[in-house]
Amino acid sequence: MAAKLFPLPANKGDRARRKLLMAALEKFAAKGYDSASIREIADAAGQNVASIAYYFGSKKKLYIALLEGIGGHLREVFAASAGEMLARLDGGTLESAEAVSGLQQMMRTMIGLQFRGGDFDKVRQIMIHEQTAPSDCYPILYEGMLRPLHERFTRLLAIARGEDPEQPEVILRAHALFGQAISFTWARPTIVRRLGVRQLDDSHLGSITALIDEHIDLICNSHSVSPR
Amino acid sequence: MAAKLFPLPANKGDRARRKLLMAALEKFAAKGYDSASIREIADAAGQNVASIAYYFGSKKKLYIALLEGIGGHLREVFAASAGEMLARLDGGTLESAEAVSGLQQMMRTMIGLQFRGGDFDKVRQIMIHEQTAPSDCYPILYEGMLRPLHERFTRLLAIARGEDPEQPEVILRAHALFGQAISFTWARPTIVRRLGVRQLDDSHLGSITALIDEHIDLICNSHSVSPR
DNA sequence: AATAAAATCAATCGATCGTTTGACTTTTCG
DNA sequence: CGAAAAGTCAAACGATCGATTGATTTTATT
Repeated sequence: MAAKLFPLPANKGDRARRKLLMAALEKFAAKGYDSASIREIADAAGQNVASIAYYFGSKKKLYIALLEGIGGHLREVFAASAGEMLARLDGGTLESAEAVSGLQQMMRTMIGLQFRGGDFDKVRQIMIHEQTAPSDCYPILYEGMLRPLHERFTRLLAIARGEDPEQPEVILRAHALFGQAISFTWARPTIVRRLGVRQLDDSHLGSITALIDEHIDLICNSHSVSPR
Repeated sequence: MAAKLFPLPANKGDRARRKLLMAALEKFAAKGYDSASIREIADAAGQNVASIAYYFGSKKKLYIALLEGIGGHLREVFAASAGEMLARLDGGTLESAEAVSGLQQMMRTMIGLQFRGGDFDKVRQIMIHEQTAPSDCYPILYEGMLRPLHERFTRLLAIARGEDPEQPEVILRAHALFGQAISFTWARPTIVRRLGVRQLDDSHLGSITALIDEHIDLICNSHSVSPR
């Protein structure tokens, strides 16, 4: 289930390819595409500078290969976490109450991703870089990852509130709800300082999950009822 | 009220300083600190490369001067938009119902900032860059701008829900609510594509404001009441 | 073992980076 | 007016960038 970001290959050349991809993930995440040099990437991979041109053709093509690997990997994670629910959603056999818990499930998966360590730290950084300063490679992430997720979330929200998933208002609301979860990643320096901690831990994860669940519940189950 | 980001100076030297700051705002926003070169900044300002060292000492110090100017300017904007409410909040004479509309007011100000064109586009980009890939200059923005705003918002939320503004759960909830508004800036490429539009317009602003108002209302007025 | 293919490497290319220098022009002020 | 101060500018510095070359070593195949 928990597949590696890039599987361990047998041949020697593919092993060097993988080492370069992992080093590129680390360096691009830490400093962004422009500021990460192919020399430090090659050094971190234990390879020569020329190996990048040899295996990928150019720095840009190495980056593209990395983005495609990330997209495929994250799709797998979501399929493993909420696969059968999303399948029923795509099949059209999902009722309102199920949609609400589906929204909460997707939110929990997203929040959980933000608390995974290791390579996920770097994957998040890369995605943030591409969101906030999109390169011409952004469509790779959008089409391969962001759009499928966003559309599904919007459809769940539409079912939960009895609305039309094509309406701009519904899409905007879905985006705002998403923003709640993502804010703990993209503005992590700020929330960490505000809490006065060194880093977020499992107790924070629990609090965030609980409050997001509560928000989803209120927004889906109490709307169009005059607030008392 | 609507003060310029950097006031127009009289002397010749200060005018060159301002031209450099405005050009730096544009270039740092567009490409980030590392990728923006002092040559293109000087060119855009109609100045020589050496003028940056002459007026600011170095590229880094130019950036610091820019961040300080941004922080001061945004504080003015918020003071002009919600000054008396925030003053009453700081004075401690704010009741629950007022706190709810205060939250909505702050949210509307933040959302509105995201729809202002001109230099605000660039200010947002700079702040996003510093949030997602903090440089050693990040504390300038945090202490001078983010923390005062975040603390006030948290205190409003605590009053509105009858909670303790020091509790981590309250700080985390305030952050999540903030995230709803900011998501339209930091993930703008995604929401624009999802809507299938070229850019967000006033009708989107209206929809976003309405739905955020609704969320604030639900979260502050319907909580701890068993959902129907 | 011999040959071809794949992989690795040091060295180098032209371009651009931030910074510095020193001469030059403009402004300021007694 | 004339000297000092402030501002401007082209040129050059060493460093680093992405990319390329051509030789060398390692692996795979017959």
